[in-house]
Amino acid sequence: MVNITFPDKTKKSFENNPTGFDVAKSISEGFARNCVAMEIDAKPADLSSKIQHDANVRFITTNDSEALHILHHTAAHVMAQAILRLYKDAKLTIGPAIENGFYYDIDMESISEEDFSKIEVEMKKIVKARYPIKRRVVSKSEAQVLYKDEPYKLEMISELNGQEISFYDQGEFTDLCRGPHLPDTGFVKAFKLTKVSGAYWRADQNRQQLQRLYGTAFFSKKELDKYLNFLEEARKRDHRKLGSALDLFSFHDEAPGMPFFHARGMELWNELLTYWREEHCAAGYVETKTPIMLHKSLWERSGHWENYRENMYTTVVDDTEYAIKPMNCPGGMLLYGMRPHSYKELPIRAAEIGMVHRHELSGVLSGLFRVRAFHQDDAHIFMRPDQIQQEILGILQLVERIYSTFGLTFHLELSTRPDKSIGSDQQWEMATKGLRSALDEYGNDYKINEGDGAFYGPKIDVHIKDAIGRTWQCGTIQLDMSLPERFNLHYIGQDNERHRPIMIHRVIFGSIERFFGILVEHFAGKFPLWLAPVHAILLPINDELANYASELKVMMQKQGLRIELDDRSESLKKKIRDAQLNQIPLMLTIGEKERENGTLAIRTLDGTVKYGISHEEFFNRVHIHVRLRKPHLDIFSD
RNA sequence: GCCGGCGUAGCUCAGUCGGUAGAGCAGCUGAUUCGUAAUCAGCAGGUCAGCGGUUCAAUUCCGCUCGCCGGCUCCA
Repeated sequence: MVNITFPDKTKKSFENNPTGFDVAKSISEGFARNCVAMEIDAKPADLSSKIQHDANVRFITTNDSEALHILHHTAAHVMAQAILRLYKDAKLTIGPAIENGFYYDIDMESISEEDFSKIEVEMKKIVKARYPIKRRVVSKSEAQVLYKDEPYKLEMISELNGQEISFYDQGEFTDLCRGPHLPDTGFVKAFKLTKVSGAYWRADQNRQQLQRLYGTAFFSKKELDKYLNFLEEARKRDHRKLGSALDLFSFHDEAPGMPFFHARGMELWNELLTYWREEHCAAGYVETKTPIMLHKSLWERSGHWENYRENMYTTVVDDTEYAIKPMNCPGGMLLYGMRPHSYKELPIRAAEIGMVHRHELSGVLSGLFRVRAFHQDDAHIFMRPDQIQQEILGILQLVERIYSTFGLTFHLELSTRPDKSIGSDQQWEMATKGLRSALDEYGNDYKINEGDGAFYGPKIDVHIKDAIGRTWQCGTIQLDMSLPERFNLHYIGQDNERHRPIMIHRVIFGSIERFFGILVEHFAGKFPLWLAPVHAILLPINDELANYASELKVMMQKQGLRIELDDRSESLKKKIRDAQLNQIPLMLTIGEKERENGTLAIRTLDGTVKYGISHEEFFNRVHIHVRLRKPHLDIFSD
C-alpha cells in the first residue's frame, strides 16, 4: 500500500507498487496520454518507474517546459539508433539535450548535411515503430561487460562512482543514460536535424575528433514549424547581410576580424555615442582616454603579460617591447595613480571609449559579434567601501535608462567567488554583499551563478532580450580586488591614513561593435529615426521638379536633417522601391502639388502616405522624435 | 587554432564530366517624365580568391595559403 500526494495536496492510495503510468491512468486516460514523465519527491523519473513508497508525485505533461527537455533527450537516442543502423562502425559518446534541441557526439566517418535526409528517414521509421522505452539498472561490472567494445562508454562508466547505473532500451538500441525518457519513441513526432560539426571527445583538442550532429524536436509539427520560422526570421535579420545591404560596415581580407565602418554606419555609431555621453554626463561620469599601445612593463604589472599574452598584439620599437591594449583598465590605473586622492573626491567615475585589440582564434570570428578590434564603453569607478551599494545601484539605474531607450528589456545575474581566486574571505564577503544589497534595493529578480565570478572579484552581468526573444550578454559590472593592489592605488581617508580604493569596471554596451550588430538585428535594419543613418529622402516625381527638390534638400540640411535626394530619371515607383529597400524611414515625394502649396507628402516604411503636411509640422515632428529618441518609427504617433 | 562546407562580375547566382565563362540586379549611355515597392533599349563589366603541381591545354583535377560560413560552452 503506497500513499501518493499530488501537487494540489490531494492524496490517493494504491495497492502494490503502481507505475507512474498506472497512477496517471487512475486520473484519466486522456491525462495519461499527455504525460511524458514524472517527479517522485521532486526527483525526475520515467512513467514506467514503480513507486515504491509513500511519495509526492508530480506528472510532467507535454505542456510543461521540462517535457521538451525530455523529448530532446529521447530524440537524441532516436537519432543515435538511426545512425547505428546506417553506420555500423559508429561509436556513441554523449548525447545531451540542450537549449532548443539536442546533439550527439559520435565517433564515425565524417558526414555532411546531405546525409541528414537518410538519417531522418531512418528516424521516422523508429518513431513510427513506437518502441517502448524501458529503463534497467545494472551493476558497474555488468555495464562494463555490456560495453566491452565501446571505449567511450567504458570511460564514462569508469567515472561513475556510487550512482545507480541505468540503461535505456528501445527496440534493438540500448544506451547508458540517466534519463528520464518518454514512454515510447512515438512521442518524437516533429524533429529535424539542424547541423553537423566536429567536436572533441571531452572537449580536448588532443583527443579523438568526433562528429557532433545537432537536431531539434517538438511535440507537434506546428511547434517545429514555429521554431523553423524563428530561425528564418533570425536569418533575415542577420547583421552581416543587412550591414552590407544598408551600406553600414564591411570586412576586408587585409584586416580579418576588424570592421570598417562606412559613412552610413558612422551616422548610427555617432548617434549611439552622443546619447551614451549625454547619459553618462548626467550620471556624474567624466571621460578619459588612454593610449592604444603601452609598454610591456605595464602589462607585467597588471598581470596581463602572464595571463592574457596569447591574445595580445605586441610589437618591438627601439628594442623595447610594447603591447596593443586588449583592455583599458591598466591605463586607467595609471591615471588614478598619478596623484594622491582624498576620500572626499570619491567616487571617481572615469569613462573611456577605448579601442582594444584581442587576437581571437580565426575560427571564432563572426561579423560584428566576434571581432579582433573593438571599442568598449568602459568606465572605472574608484570608491570607498561604504559607497559600493550606492554606486552599483546607480549603474543599474543607468543600465535601465539606456537599454529602455532601444526598447530592450534585460535581466541580471550575479556571479560569486570561484574556486580559484585572489583576495581574503573578508574582502569577498564585503564585495559580494555590496553587489547583493544593491541588487536587492534595485528590486528586480536576479539569478545567482555560484562560483562564476572572475578570479579578481564578483560581478553582475546584464542580459538583454531583443525583438525576437534572443538574449545577449552585454553589460557587466565587475568588482576588482586585484588591480588597485597591483598598482598600489590609495586614497587618504578622514583618519589621514592611506586606504585601498574599491574599483569596478563596468560596460553597458559592452563592445560597441557587437552592440551595433545587435541593434541591426533587433530593429531588422528599420532603425528608429534618431539612429537612422538617413532620416528622409526626397523623391521628385519628374525631372522638372528636381531643382525644387534640391532647394528643399539644402533647406532641410540646415534644419539638421540627414536628408538625401533621388533625382535619377526613374519612375516614382522605382525610387520608392529603392528607398524602401534601403529602409529610409521617411520618403518625401515631391510633385506639382507640393511645390504649389509648399507642403509635403510623407510616405513611411509601412506604406502609408500623409499628404499636405506643412514644412513646419514636418520639422517639429522629426525634431521631437529625434530629440526624445523615440524607439518607434511613426512620426505621426506620439 | 581544430573539424566540415564554401570562394565565378559591385550583389545574388548559373556553368564548364579539362578546350580561358553566362543571367538578373546594380553601374554607364540614350530614350521615357512618370503620384506611392522594379519604364525600355544599348554598352561596359571577370588573372573564375591567391600561389604551386599534373596536362598539349586548368576556372574545372591535385597540393598549399588566405578569407568566409556552421560548429568546437551545454556531459551518461
